[in-house]
Amino acid sequence: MNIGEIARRAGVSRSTVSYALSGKRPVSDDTRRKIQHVIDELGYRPNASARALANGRTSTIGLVFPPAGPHYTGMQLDFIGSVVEAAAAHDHDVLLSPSGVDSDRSFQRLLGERRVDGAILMEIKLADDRVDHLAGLGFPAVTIGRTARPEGQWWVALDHTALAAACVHHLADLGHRRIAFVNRPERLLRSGYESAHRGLEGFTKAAAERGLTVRAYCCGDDAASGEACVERILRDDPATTALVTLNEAALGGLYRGLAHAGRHVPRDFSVTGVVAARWAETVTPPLTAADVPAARMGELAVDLLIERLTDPSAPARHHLLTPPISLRASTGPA
Amino acid sequence: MNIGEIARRAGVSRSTVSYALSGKRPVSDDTRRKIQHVIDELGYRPNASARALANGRTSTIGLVFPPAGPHYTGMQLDFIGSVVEAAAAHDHDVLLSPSGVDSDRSFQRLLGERRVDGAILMEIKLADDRVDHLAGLGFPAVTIGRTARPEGQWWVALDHTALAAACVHHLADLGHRRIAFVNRPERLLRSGYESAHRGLEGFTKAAAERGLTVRAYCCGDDAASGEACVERILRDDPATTALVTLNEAALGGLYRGLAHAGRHVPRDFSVTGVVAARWAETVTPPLTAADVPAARMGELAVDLLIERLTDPSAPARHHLLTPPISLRASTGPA
DNA sequence: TTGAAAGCGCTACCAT
DNA sequence: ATGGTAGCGCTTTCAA
Repeated sequence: MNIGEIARRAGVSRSTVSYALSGKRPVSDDTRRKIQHVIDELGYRPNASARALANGRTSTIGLVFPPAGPHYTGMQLDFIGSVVEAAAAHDHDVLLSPSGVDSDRSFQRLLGERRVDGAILMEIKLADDRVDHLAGLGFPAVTIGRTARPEGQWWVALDHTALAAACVHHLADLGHRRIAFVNRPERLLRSGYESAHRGLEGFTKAAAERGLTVRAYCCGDDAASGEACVERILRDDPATTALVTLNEAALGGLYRGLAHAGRHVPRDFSVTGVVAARWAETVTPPLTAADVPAARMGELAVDLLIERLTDPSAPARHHLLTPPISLRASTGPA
Repeated sequence: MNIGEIARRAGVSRSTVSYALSGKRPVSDDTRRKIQHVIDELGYRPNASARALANGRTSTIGLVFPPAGPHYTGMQLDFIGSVVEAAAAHDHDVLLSPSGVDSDRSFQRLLGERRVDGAILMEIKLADDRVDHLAGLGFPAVTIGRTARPEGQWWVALDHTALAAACVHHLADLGHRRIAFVNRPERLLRSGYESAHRGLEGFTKAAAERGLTVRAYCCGDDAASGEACVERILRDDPATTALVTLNEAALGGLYRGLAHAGRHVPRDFSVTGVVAARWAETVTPPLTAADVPAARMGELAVDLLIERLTDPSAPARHHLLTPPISLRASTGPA
């Protein structure tokens, strides 16, 4: 069944049906009713491909979320969920692409074949070839995270530098002098992963300001790595009394490592970092942390993209978020 | 730039370019080379909408994943990730739909507007109107999970009945006589959510066989609810020595509740259940559990769907999985 | 207020 | 081995 069939049954032309549907031209009440009646009766819905071909818009946005490693993190799940829901609120669908670099087939399909009107990119690197590629094309994109030079781009990001620094100050205020930093895996840091870099930078700078003794570690995105990382930390400097982490997936392992080493949190050892609230609350004691507002960020990203799609000449906008540290129970006096 | 442009520059007809691309008709090596050269030079990619309109296939599959509540669970993330990757391996894209019922706008768009060739449904209920709707339409779909009467349908599912029973037998073998069952939220159980029902059923039957004293609880999908649930369990029957859970998101809270009550796992209390391996390993001590092979299931679902799309007359197939219990460290003698 | 018809870019049938 | 062309189902301009 197609628009011609509807037109025939309603005794009008195809264009009239089209206009009745889009409202882009006045249609008499009588005609509209007749058409609507036929449509309801037959359960007609216009074919998306035909529509996209004719008017050049797919009403679909691409969500590019490369695997950060063997698995995905909980934060990514929150982003995906919120993006999909926010897009649905704007009557847009979301096409997923697991592309990590701009040469990925899936990435090429998305753009080259015009499957989407715009894209949201996750897992941004300071130097990101996907972002450069899209910017070069003038393709509407919004990133969750920002590159080294985000000027003139559309993005929503966390101020990882400030967040990591806030964690350091929180611990320093409590009297901690020897602190470790547990970063994401080395592979990510080396490939220029934004949060890993800016987080480390903020940590290092703040620690220097406060005159603290610090060590930074990379840690795999899983519990076993977290446990191993704590062992290393305590071996390298048994006098360490606190750690700051960005590594949500390793959190459970970090706690386990501390327990095995006989360090009670928060009595003997404080733990804090940048983690989504729902994960911070699954550990015991609950983690004092800067809560990543993942759901809100996904929503903001969609809103920005829709704005950009609606008005292609709109000037670039962005949101830099700095959520406060939520005091829970994992930090205490040194 | 379009196929006509390529044809013109290569000095051939549009159909020849089309056939050179699809390989559905022999093209002389010489012609093919000329065409390929122009394509490479211009970076041409055929427009997906036009192609879909002409041949009736979108090369896109829909993934319907309703939020199980305010948030998504980690298992869902694993499903999504593996589905997207498996689909990419078949050169298919994945369109996400957050629909819980067949009247959702997003669900209607997916099907009615023919945005996808087929669909994979998650979060199945024993009586699922989305599944019935699709079956009625003869629309190619594969479910992750199975309805009350899955005969003649395409699906991949866990044998929750057997899995919950295995947990009970494991505990009974260790000498536990008073066991609690921690299910998903009541809302899900009441709406006929498959795993909640079949899991409860398997638990109940096995407990009866072994003559155990049991109580079943519903529990919200978050740590706070898990903690509260344990309190209730120990209040209702302080002699309880073990629990079985399907609730991955509450796991951390369950552990915390036990710790607060002064019960040491596994010395004073055993915990087991059905949980994806990576979550089972984040708690301390690591959870002895039937590991949900989420990644494998997503892959199987895509393979089934592609098979069904390739050969519409293929007879319905399915995979019922019963992963073994992985012995970790959360269970011990009563 | 409505209709006719020319595309949108590609596929596949019918020719040659 | 290749070309011509009629659709696929919709939108939108041009006319009335």
